[in-house]
Amino acid sequence: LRAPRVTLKDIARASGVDISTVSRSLSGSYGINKVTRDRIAAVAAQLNYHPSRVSRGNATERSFTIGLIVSDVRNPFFADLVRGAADAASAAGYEVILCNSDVDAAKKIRHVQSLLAKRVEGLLMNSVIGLDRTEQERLTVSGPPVVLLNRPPTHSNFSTVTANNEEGGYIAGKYLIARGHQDIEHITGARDRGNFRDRVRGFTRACAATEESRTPVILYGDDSFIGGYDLMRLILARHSEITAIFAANDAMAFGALRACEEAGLQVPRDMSILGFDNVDLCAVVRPPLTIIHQPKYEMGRAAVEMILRALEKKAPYVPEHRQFGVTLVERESCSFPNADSLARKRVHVDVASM
Amino acid sequence: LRAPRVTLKDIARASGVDISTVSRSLSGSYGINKVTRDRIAAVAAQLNYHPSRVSRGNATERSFTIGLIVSDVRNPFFADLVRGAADAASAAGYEVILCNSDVDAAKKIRHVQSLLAKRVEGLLMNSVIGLDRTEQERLTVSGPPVVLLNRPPTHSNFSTVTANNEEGGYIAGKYLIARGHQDIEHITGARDRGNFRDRVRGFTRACAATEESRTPVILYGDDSFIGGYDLMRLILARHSEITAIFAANDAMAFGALRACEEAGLQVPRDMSILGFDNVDLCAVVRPPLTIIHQPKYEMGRAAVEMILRALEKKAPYVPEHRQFGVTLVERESCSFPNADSLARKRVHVDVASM
DNA sequence: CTGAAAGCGCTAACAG
DNA sequence: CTGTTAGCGCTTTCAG
Repeated sequence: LRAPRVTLKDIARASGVDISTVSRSLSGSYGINKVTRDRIAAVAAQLNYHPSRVSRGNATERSFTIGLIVSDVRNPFFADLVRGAADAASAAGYEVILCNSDVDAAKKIRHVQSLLAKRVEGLLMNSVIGLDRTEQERLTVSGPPVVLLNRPPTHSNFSTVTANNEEGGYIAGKYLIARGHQDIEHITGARDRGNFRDRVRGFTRACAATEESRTPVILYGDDSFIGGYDLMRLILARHSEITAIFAANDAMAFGALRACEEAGLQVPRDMSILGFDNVDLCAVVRPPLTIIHQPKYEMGRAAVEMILRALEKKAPYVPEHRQFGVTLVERESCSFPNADSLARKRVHVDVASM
Repeated sequence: LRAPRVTLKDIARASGVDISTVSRSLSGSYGINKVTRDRIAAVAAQLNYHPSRVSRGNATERSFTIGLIVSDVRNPFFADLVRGAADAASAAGYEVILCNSDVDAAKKIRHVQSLLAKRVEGLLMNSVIGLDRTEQERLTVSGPPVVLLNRPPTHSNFSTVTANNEEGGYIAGKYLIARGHQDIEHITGARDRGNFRDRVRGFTRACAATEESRTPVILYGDDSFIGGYDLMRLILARHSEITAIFAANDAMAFGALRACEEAGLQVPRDMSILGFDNVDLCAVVRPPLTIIHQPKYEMGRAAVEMILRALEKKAPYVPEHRQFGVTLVERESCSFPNADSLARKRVHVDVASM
């Protein structure tokens, strides 16, 4: 906005060739005499020429940018994902436009429209919920490749990248059962969120596979620190025999941890807590949380790589579905149930104030 | 890439008016007959027209995007900042392109160039270190407004947004001294980082202002969890009279906390720890950390608002400097020094293995 | 290998 | 109010 921009025309004039020659030469599309190419390069450098990707984009229909909509970067889970996506993009000469939609459908719609208007070459978002039929239609028909993050591959027109949530739930259940826990509860978020549902399913399967075949208890609440906290307080007040908690995400696990602490219970001696996701915090908190880890960074990477790959082949876009394995990361928040703890808990429940 | 894009031309043809009329009508620049405007709108809607911001940008030299370079979004400090920036941008019809530079000068340079090529209308970055004279020149001469985050206002050609680090250090020192601590050490990061330097300065001033006028001890290390951890171990081994630690950022505070724990010291009973920044983690960790809070989100917001304001006025860009106040957030990691603890510490130091 | 010319999709100054 | 015309900066046939 300060000094006049130097354009192809300027450097064409300055080096006495046609503007198209300069264009070809600089973008190296095809054969240019070495001497004129050098001259052009020299002039360009000396004039401090920097091509406009927007003009180029206008002519070529390519923007070299990818749209990324998450609910909130401040959520460490998404921060990891975003970083993975940004790195993959960057490595391929792309950049990402980052949007935060919270859980606001209107915001999400606005962002999708802005991103399409900016002609992003791909779109990553963690769900397509909130977009009505028309808009989904528009996305699939005239839009760029779309990858849904952390959503089960139901929307057959979009690609998906997910963790194997079902297996995660299963591993969690198995692990706790193997340590001798017989009374485990699973605290989780909204019933209609696919990834939560899958974790529930896996957990249930694990419980069903055990000899005693007890029907697992699932408690639904808010998928946040406070949600985990509240649910844990509820549990402490009601089911004094519970010895282990499987939390559907880390935030809930932290909340549960806090509730136990406040009730005077020691984790893991008096209560085992198993988390899901594995944000950095898990290792800093006391006790370090044992969790089911999902590779967030890699998932972000994979998502943009899927887009990039789709862009390569000019063949009609065919949705792809990639699922990442999850792993158990054992730290210090789970142990074997013990009788003393049960007694202690009973006392506390009597005392506990809701 | 699938269906042919519908352009102004299409809707002009379909509604029997000139393309320029359509343009005006749709972008509402000025007077259009209501009936034709409605007809155009109808046709546009029916054809599912969506204007290309890149073509528009090519014609108008506006991109409605702002570049944002941080070292790593996964750092919760930056995540907050980014969110603030994104929100402010979004509210004004802009989006942000997010880049991560780590501490790699080459990466940063590449990102700056890409962003300029994409004609961002403003640039936020947390330092201009690594850019050589020429590039800084280019930025100020032909580039968009630049705001430096968390850097003291030295580079007179760029705007800055900072927290009042000096005051933060001062408050920290005062607070600890007021609680009766006489032997406080400040653990901090690289000596040449302006914000750290300011915190040191403030802390030193607070110490100087006290009656006993003891010369404050500053320990330099890596500004990370492990850095804080190592420094704390050093302190525990050397200065057994220390009763309080002022850490230059939260990560270091967490590290110090961990080191104390491992040495069998209880915080705050045996050691007070005061942090800086206030990431969410501070409230989750045990004990909850008392810290000097800087308004990260608001700083991000302010930075893009400065850019937006600069964009409004076509007057030559004059750098602006905005400083945010910091506040003490009292939680549970600081208390009064006590004699018993000192005795306990002495024992531990003898035992401590480095 | 290079120039001329047309085009990308949209805006903007200028007549009428 | 609307059409004509000329751009924006870069790419891309197509001749030569």
